[in-house]
Amino acid sequence: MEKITYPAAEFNPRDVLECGQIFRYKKFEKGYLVVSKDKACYLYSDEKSTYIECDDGDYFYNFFDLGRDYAAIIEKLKSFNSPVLSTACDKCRGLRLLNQNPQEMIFSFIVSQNNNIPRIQKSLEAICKNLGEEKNFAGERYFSFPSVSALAEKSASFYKELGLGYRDEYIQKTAERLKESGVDYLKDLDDAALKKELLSFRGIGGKVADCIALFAFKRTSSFPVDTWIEKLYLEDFKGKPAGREAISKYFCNIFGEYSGYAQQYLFYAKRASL
DNA sequence: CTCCAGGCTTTAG
DNA sequence: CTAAAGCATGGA
Repeated sequence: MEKITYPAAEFNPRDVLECGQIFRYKKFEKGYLVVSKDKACYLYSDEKSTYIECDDGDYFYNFFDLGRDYAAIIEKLKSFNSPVLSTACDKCRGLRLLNQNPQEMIFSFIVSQNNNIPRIQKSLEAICKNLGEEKNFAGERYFSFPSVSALAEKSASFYKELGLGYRDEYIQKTAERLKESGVDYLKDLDDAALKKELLSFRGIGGKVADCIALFAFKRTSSFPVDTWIEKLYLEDFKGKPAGREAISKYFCNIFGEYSGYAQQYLFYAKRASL
């Protein structure tokens, strides 16, 4: 068992996990069990520090993006002189953008469309329980995220029976296609080509493509716009009603390469009404 | 009962 | 091109 210690100021378990970028975690009295791909760790904190206990320290050091200076990122975000964003940064200071497994993100955000977070979590848990491998970490049972070939072997009706609703064929068709092409080629595409490629999948539209680009491939010039960001745009940025693509472009023009970071602080602060 | 959830696809105008 | 209906499911 390895243990990583990191200053709590820029690494808060609740901020990192409950800001909507990850769905597979379980809350305990003192901390969280966090699951990614086929690995798990236990995450908790006290006044001074946040602690990661795991069997693969290198994996989770990268997963939690611990090599990046988030104090500097917050400073940069504040330099845009947006009172709404600056307030969000202050309230979600412990947030970080995770480096998550691409294929897990692709399927997770397909499931997320027109859906609420508790049910997204339930759906993903059902997929993992049925198609993933059973694992054990410190006495806790969990399931790995299934491979694309395991996902591709099941029919659409299987996913409907798991409670995924009309997204059943999106999952099945995407799995089928990724089984043929693999997932790795996506990371070599530039931002524009990646988004175009993602949009060619059934069930992936603009918002989900932006989430995948940001959360799976760290394309921080992406700014996903969902119902909450739309609400924020209208209420807090006094924007006029517009399409989501236009709203995304509006924010990207302001924040540039920092769009993805700005989006997370704004989204979390708005949704959690912090 | 209706409305909404980190929307997308299809169809109509 | 933009606008709106239809789509499963469950929680508020």
